[in-house]
Amino acid sequence: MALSAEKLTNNQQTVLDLLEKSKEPLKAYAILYDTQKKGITAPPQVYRALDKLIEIGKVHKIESRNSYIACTHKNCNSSTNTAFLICETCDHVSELTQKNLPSYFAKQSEQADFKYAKHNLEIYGVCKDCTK
Amino acid sequence: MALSAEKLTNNQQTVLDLLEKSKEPLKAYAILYDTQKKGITAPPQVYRALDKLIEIGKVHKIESRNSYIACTHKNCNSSTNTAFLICETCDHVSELTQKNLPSYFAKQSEQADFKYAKHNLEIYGVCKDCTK
DNA sequence: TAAAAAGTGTTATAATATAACATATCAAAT
DNA sequence: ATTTGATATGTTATATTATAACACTTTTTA
Repeated sequence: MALSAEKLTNNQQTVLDLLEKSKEPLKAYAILYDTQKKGITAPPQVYRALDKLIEIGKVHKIESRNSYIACTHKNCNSSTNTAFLICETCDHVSELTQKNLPSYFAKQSEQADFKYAKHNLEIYGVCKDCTK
Repeated sequence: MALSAEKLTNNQQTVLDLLEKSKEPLKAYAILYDTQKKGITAPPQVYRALDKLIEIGKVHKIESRNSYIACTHKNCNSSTNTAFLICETCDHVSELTQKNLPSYFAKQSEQADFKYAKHNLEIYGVCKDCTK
């Protein structure tokens, strides 16, 4: 079965639903707080669900913020290539959709005798709304 | 006074010395442990030194590993553009020296109506030594 | 040399994440 | 249909990473 079609468990679906309806990345303990009513009562339940969702590419972690965001790409099943635009003014985060980043980075890596496998890119700046 | 020429305090120098002689990135509490003899006895002392060193570009944080590494560039005085090659086999980390990454990312960002300011790139793969 | 800015030492605590374990559920393959 | 192996669950406890707060000291600069 393809990863992207994988059936989610209750906890996984609960966490994914919350992230998908959120306008912004959420922190693990915010997710915990917001899912108490759905039966998620302890940190491991959140982290396990996140681990699985990240593994199948439905969720990404913003490393520099310790926060988690639902993937905006259709049928994304990759957890290996991530690139974000993070607004320093309003904290909005969007995914940078750039098909050729992996090959670009692979080329750069090769020049340093390094075999590229995956990447995480976090770009900071000012988003469209905040430049107005 | 230029940032890169800034005079460091005792604690800052102690932490920088340790990182510079380390072959690998260090975690904050490892730094704390290794600098006890030098009078650093509590976490805030480490984090303050790191904050300053990061600010002046002498040290970078590997976000996805919560670890810190001395900058390998001569007279680096920037904390705004970082790119690392992280070996998944041996955990060795090296900085990717690529002058044109900022302009490349600025261009990519522009296409998403995003005003680029700085970036952090973490590439995972296999280093030269580990491919042998 | 006074004032402002930056750093220090210290205690306490916040925020983020995982270990461990007994039990439960699910998938698949005989 | 039933065993089996893999995966998930609920729970308690704890590990790891990082900051708040405060009184005091040192350094810089006007």
